Amino acid sequence: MSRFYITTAIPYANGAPHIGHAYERIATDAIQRFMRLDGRETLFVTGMDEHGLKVQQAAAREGVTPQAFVDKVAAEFEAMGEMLNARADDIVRTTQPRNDRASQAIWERMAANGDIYLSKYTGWYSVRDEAYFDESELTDRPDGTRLAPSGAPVEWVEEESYFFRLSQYADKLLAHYAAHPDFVTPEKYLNEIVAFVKRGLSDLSISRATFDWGVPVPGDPKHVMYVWVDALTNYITATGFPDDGPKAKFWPADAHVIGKDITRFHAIYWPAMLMSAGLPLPRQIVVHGFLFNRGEKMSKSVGNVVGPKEMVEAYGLDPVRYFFLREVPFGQDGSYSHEAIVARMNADLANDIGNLAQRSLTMIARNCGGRVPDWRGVQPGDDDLAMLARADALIGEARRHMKGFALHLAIGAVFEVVSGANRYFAAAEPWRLAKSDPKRMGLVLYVTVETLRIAAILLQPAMPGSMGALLDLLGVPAEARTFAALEAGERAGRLDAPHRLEPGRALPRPEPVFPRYVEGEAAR
RNA sequence: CGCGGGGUGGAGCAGUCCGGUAGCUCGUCAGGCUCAUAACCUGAAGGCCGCAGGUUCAAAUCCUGCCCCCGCAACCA
Repeated sequence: MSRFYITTAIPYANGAPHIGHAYERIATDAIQRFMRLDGRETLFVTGMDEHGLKVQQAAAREGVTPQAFVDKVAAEFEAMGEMLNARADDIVRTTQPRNDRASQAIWERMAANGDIYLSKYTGWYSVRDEAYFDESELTDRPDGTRLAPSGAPVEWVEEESYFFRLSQYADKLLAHYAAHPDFVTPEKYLNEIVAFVKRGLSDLSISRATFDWGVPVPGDPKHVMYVWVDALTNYITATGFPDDGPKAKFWPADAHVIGKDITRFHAIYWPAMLMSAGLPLPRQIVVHGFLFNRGEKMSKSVGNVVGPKEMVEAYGLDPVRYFFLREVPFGQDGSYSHEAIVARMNADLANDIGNLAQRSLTMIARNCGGRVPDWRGVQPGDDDLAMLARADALIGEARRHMKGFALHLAIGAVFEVVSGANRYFAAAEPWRLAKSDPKRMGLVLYVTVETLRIAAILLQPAMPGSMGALLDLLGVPAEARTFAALEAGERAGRLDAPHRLEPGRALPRPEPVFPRYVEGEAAR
């Protein structure tokens, strides 16, 4: 069985989870579910970036230890994962001993390769940005202090620091990008990275001696690793590195799902570190966009901050998952608003797929004794077979789209077939056939619910809960819900294709899967 | 000259790489149907594709210039 290892970026543990974190978790979860349903052995890992001066300071402000502070934030993120039905297989926290070991092992390998040296770093440092700035980037204030481009104050720092010879890796990185044009996707981010690397790379300061909330540098405990070293390492920690444990087979990762702001760390620093350590590189860096509220950045001052929890409470979990995955072209920035979410959930979920299920299942309950209709002995027409053929073709389309992580297109393709099924249903007029030709009515209903079965199986990654409920209504056994049950093979587009709903099977009483959202009423 | 994204019917978008009748969703209007979650189906109205030049038999699409909006300086995904 082929394996698939996917990660989210690890959130920095200095604040509560927000929509962006939720979006990344949902998208990663959906990709992972798709691969698992498609028969791959998946590992889905997230983590927490818990070291660094900002955490130390935030903890001090609240009068708690850094560990206590970070435990609280980690618990919030874990709760978010549960709430979103997007639980990861593992959560690597950079404060865990296993991550110390992995980080130190990587460090030692890099050092053994001659890529780490001790030197002195001097420059203007912004604590808030956790970054050094060039003189030219700073603005002077009348009182003599200086500000970073972010507006954060900077201070002159001179400290001993270990450096990583990143400069030695520019050519190797460029060669890797050239050999693996999909190493960073979408392409535009790869282009940015290539342009950046071509300008030349300077060595990277990778340790700090001015605070101690971090992973000790091997052989020089005065220093702790600069946050990104132990943070990026989390991805390989999850596979048991440096030990050859049961999960070691998952490295290299197939996909690191990240936000567009941290492409540089993942597409340059991380692969260079791995090259230096003699370890295989992840296959792909998958970059998603940012989410904006009505096109505006979320901002406390504008007052348009909506937390993941509030959103799920207002609309329900699966409508929220669906909205983000369908509405936002994966890889691009997206925008959300109450109106847009309601439009999606009503038009697509309630009216399109929900209502199709309701109208067909209700007819089956009333006219077919609540059993999957038996089509045997009825001659199907071209329209019936065409409907089935379209549905059978979906798995191929979905796989094609998912190769490029085009979640929105994969989902969109399913909904095109669903609306085609509504047209098919209306044209076939089974309610009229109930009186004139009950046998043909049964066939039309069968084709409809069979199309729904296929759609529901394919939509599970996006809406695991709701689609599970729909598959229950369709009488699909739990073991017949993977993509293997969509392989029609030679008999695609035919009634007697394998895995079809079993005629005569008793169905539960139909009930609506997706409620309409009506203004003024609480949606659940 | 910082970098990047974008300006297409009322709203949100696709199409732009590889020029050739301008498409989708929502909304609006009219009709149909009555199985269904006031849902579904059919049809219609509505756009000089930011502005100005250029190339071409032909430009939303290629070239040049200009105008406007928005991100990158966060709650960093």
